[in-house]
Amino acid sequence: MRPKCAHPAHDCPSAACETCEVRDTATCAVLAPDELEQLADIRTVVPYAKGQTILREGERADFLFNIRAGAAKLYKLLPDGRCQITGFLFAGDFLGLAHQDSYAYSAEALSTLELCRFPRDRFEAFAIRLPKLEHRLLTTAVDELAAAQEQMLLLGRKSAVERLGSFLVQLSRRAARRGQPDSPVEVPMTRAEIADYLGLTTETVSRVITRLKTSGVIRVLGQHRIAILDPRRLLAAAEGMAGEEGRP
Amino acid sequence: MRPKCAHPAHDCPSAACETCEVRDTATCAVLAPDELEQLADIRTVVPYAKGQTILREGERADFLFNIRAGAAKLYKLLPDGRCQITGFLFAGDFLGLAHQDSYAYSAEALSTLELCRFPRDRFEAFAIRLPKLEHRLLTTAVDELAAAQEQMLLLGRKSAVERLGSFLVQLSRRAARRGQPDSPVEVPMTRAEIADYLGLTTETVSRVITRLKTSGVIRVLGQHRIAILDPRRLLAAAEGMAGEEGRP
DNA sequence: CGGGAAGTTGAAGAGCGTCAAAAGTAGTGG
DNA sequence: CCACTACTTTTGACGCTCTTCAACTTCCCG
Repeated sequence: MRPKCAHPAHDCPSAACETCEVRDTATCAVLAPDELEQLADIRTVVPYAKGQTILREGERADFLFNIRAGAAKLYKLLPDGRCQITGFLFAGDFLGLAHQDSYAYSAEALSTLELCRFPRDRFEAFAIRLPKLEHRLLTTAVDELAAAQEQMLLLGRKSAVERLGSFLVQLSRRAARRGQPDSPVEVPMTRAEIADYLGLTTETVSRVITRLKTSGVIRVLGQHRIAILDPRRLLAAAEGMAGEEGRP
Repeated sequence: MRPKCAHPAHDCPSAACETCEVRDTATCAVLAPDELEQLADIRTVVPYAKGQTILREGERADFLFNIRAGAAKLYKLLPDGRCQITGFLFAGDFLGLAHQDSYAYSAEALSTLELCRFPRDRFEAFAIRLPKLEHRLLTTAVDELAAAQEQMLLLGRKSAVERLGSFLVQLSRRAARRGQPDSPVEVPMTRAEIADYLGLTTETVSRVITRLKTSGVIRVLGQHRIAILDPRRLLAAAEGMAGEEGRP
């Protein structure tokens, strides 16, 4: 008799909330130990392979998710295939807030992923009894809203160099907030995904990276790692102040 | 002895919540009459003139607002003056959700405006005792998030014609939801503001409107009213399916 | 080690921005 | 009520940034 599921995630010690890596940063951080235990009862830990689709835009929103480990992308498509990535999610991020019972976007695993999955009806029933959980979700939604508005500024008004600059600064800051180094920054997405996030093409992304590299602002360490050599100039480039830095 | 404030808004009958035009559509809709009365106690009705600034990005977020009547724009600026409008608000819309104690955007009156203003600390104290209010705010925030993602798709991946098409469809739908006609649609913003919303220039907006007019999709009735003659083709233009409609 | 995906680089072109000027609109005060 | 002014909108000519298309190189995984 062998176990039903070969993956270590299902109800094995590593899946326990108490030892979860994102216990103190994810939404669950607001819950007391006993509440956490109740939440764990309605949860399933689900593994996803790189490239696998987690949810699809327009689909009935039956589940909510929390990322335990790995990275994911959220995106929307036009009928002819044009793609806009609306966000990247990392460990601790919440996923699946629905607009009128349907998901507003599709989501896909960028790397091997481990998710906590909650049936929406049961999660919502749980949340209604815990105002602090809803409050936390509100805070999260507002933060995402602020990020979305920043991204609108980027997509509507920034040049290609400014977009790449902003993107690298953002990656660096988020890594730091997750306790990782802020300089050789991990870039788990492909050039095409960066392009779809920044409203550019793969070619332009590649050209701009080359330019930043040549001008000594960054160093490219393999396809998925970038070292930020001159954070000051990178930040200046991000906000459209190229050549205006220096004078105090 | 004359009244302290000449404007009819302050504590006069027209400012009463029971008779408020947005009583059933705004956030307050979830409140029972007695709760509404409590909320009214911490509220001030404030008039704004067209063009007046309501709040500024980065400022301490001391107030929350609800639009009783009129329209407003939310926007972000780059250091060199480039502007991205992140949203337009109309009667019933909520305004002022803060990211880390500061406003994430600036807001300005598009037309003569009447707002309900709440001190944030008192409003939040009130909200904590009323989970259904927080739940409603969460719903609102999620809806705005979905709208923001749609706008990212527009800014990152749509052509000028598609942007204008989407914009007009959106205006039309929102007007209908507020109980106004969906065809001669009111456009309270200037061409420059439309441009700053769609990531274009005034000139491009003007040219595209001319093109839609010439092709018989819309008719321009003065600067601030547009009739939608062919909703089907407008919708097709909005989603990048120009010339693909027809075959069933 | 080989094949396919991902990334880079080049040349040409389209779409939108910029600059400039004219036409239309609205608000103001005589 | 009308003329004056200032702003908004429209239209045209031109240029630049980014896209498109294509070829080539590098990286990765079986």
